[in-house]
Amino acid sequence: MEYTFRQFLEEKANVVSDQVAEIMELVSFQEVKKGESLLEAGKVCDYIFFVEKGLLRLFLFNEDGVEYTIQFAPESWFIGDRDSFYFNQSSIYNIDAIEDTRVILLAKDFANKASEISANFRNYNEFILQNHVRQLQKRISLLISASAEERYLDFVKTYPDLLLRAPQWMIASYLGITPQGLSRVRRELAKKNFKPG
Amino acid sequence: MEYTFRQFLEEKANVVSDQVAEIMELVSFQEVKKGESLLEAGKVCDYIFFVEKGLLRLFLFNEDGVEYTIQFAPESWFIGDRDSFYFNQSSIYNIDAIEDTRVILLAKDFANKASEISANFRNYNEFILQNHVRQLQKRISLLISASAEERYLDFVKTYPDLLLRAPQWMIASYLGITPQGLSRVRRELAKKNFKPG
DNA sequence: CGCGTGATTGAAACCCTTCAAGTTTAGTGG
DNA sequence: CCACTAAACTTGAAGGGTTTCAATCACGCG
Repeated sequence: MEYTFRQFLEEKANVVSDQVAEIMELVSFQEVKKGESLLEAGKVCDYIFFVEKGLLRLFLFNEDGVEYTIQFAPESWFIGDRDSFYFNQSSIYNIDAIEDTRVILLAKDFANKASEISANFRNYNEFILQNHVRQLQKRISLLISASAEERYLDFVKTYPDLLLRAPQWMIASYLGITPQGLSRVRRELAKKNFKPG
Repeated sequence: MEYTFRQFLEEKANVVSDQVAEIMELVSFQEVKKGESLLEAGKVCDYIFFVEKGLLRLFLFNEDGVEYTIQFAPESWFIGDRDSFYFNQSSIYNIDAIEDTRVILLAKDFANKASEISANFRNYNEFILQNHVRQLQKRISLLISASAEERYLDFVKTYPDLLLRAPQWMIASYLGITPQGLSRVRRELAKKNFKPG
């Protein structure tokens, strides 16, 4: 339930010890309480966030004030509005903390600097991007091809931990259905003897 | 209506002349006729394809044999199943030619080799990935928040050229609606005096 | 010309939403 | 620790957007 950025560099990205220290010099960290915000629509996203502990959520409001969840980010995940970050535009998204959360802040020049320090970091960073694309494509496939129930079942299988940590109405907004819709989907599944987790 | 990989390297990626020549040595090209296939589900995606001329389409079949279009790739676009390509797994996708198409083939080690040859290429390649993520996120936002009509209007605005080059049923499968559904959306828009293009 | 594919249209069915109410849960202050 | 309140979840009924099924029309191509 906790995964430090240092661990990430060592274990996942395979950065050697000296370089880990060097890269750690580039970053800062921040704590946010549950319900607090790391990014608000209209502002520029100055950082990509790495979640060491806690849970974040990227979402937007439509013109009617309805929220749509684009991404959840539990421990060891990156989150941020790349659109705003990369092009210095004001963001259309919000990032909120669903739990008390500790994040590492990665500024604009971080990826380049860290990539120069460690080739392994560079490779792993690119791998993460590739992986992100995979995940987004899969989600699109589901959204254009699967029913609400199928999408929920996939969510349960893919993110079983989030099921317990995120309120149901947020999960509904991630799946592209209403909270009532999700409630009904769950009732139907319960009838069919489906047990989550 | 044509954009060579060489132009891409020179004009977009800003690779200097000598290095362009070096990078061009790494690639091969292929022609596919309309209706022919560059990737079939079950096989491994050995290349990322750059479209010099023509139009490709990445799609999959569900268990009922219905097609779902994940991506179109006209001139100067990259297309491929990164999932299969990167992890050497058999692909769930197909890639077909909607028009007679000439593509550049980029093999597994291409990105690394080209990145070593040219730092500008490396940067631009990463930029493309970032951009791809942006585009996918926007599509997800639309799929979970917008009606069929809104999604179609966005498609018209974003890809006006594809409207004329891809058959309507493919566009429908990209938007996550049925061909009949799209036909009705267009009729309603026509009533409201909407003119595409 | 005739065949096949794509586009359109109508009617019925269905999935999911919306609106409105009720129930449960979680958080807060006394 | 209980009482109170707000938020989250559930449920029912009605409605809307889209699909499904089936038939028809339009068109390009052998």
